Amino acid sequence: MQTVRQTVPDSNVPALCQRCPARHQGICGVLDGAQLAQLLKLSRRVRRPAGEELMADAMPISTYANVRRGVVKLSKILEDGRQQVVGLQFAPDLLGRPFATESRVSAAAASDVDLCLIPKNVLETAMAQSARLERRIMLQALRELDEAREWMVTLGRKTAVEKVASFLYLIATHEDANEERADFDLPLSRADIADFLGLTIETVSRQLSRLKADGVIGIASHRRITVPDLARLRLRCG
Amino acid sequence: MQTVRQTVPDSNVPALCQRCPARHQGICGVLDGAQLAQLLKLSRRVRRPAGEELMADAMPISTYANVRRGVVKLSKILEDGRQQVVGLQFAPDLLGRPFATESRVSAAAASDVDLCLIPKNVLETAMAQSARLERRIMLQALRELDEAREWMVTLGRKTAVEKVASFLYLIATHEDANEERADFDLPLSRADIADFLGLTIETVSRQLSRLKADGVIGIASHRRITVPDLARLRLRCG
DNA sequence: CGCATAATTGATAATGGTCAACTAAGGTGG
DNA sequence: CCACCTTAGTTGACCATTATCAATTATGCG
Repeated sequence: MQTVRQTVPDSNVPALCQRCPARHQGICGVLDGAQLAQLLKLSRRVRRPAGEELMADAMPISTYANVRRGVVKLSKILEDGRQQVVGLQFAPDLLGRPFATESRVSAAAASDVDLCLIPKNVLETAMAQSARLERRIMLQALRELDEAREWMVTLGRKTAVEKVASFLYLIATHEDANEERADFDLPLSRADIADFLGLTIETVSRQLSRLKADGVIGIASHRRITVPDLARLRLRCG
Repeated sequence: MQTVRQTVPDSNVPALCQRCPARHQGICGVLDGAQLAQLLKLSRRVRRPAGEELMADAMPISTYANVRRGVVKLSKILEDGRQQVVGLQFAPDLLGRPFATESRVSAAAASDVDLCLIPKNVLETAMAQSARLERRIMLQALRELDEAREWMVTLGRKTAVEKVASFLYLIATHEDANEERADFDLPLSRADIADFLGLTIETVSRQLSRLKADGVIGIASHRRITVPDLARLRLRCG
């Protein structure tokens, strides 16, 4: 028996894809060189600055977008302006709504982001041809469902400090591979964090100060956070 | 051109399925008589009383269950016992986690329920053979994701009255087909409603009393609710 | 009919929100 | 390169909403 490769060989893989951080994960991880080359030709790489709206609620969707770098926030607003962030997408997540003609959320760049825009019909054709791809996209939707439900617990049952600790833990484990300690830039402003946690910016700020006073985190600058002991932060998540 | 039928003809459909309220919806709606007969033979109809645990968190899953009647609540608990209901399943929803070996939530009968238990491998074989079925199951997962996100807005950004009104509106539109008025039994106890809304039972009770005092709802008995004007209830949802 | 449980109501406390003043930080032009 | 200016974030004082604790009242079942 031959050694089994982890992923499809890179021989025919386009150079751009080889350098892409999302290459071996997400939807690209299940495609071979020829399929990637095909998709690459029909898609478009773009950079969007933090804050830019990517997809409006209730707007027709004509493209999917693969997140290559940065963080995208998905949010919903009530008529009177109250806003709730309902999800965060990191590389290599796929942005867009399979089998729907319109979005039920609005998407905006939380940090500066690099995207790979794939026209709706192109990706859907690829899905029809590759069961692995369709399966992968379905698995992402199921993972997003798990994450949404996990977050419902945070929103419904946790205190303000626990909410902030949970958010920091989420980002720390996403941005920094280290198991014990972490040191990272927050991809969201205080206002976005507040909208994600169902709090006000003042409360977010106070709880960050509290965690800092307790020695659970360090705040190097407004955006820069250090976590000397992830297990201790974990304990504050409720 | 011939008249197009809404669903597959009933000629070969098993009698039990013909009488099933979920017959033309959910996963059964995409199966023909032969497929239904096959699934029927390999599945088992059971009745479970309100309160009974159906599936524990982090337990291996060996069966799916189609909800035929009643309401199932999906919930998560924190170590210290705080609980959050993260989803409600009505007929003809499918209960279970596609492509996962263990559940991330626990499921319990909120009201008395009738279920159709389908062994995991049986349904997964059927999915592999019917793209329509796989598609249908994926669509349900996407709908559940939408519902979860919708509820995140309620949990994170709505006031106590708005939460209670939103819950009543959800149930009213599910249990009663009427467009203007509704009259229904609550499938959940006050404790379950509180766990769904991220409130205490006392607050739920107070807000129900408030809505009653405002004439938005009538409370015939603890479980029986009347809504003279759904549009007015809708206004209270924030 | 009585009992056990579920729900309501009231009094009080705590958590987080609001409004306002102040401070840090990052970007631009002199 | 630094000073200024704008914006984002922090902190404080006070208030509102919801939680907590306790007592009372329905309701549905045996």
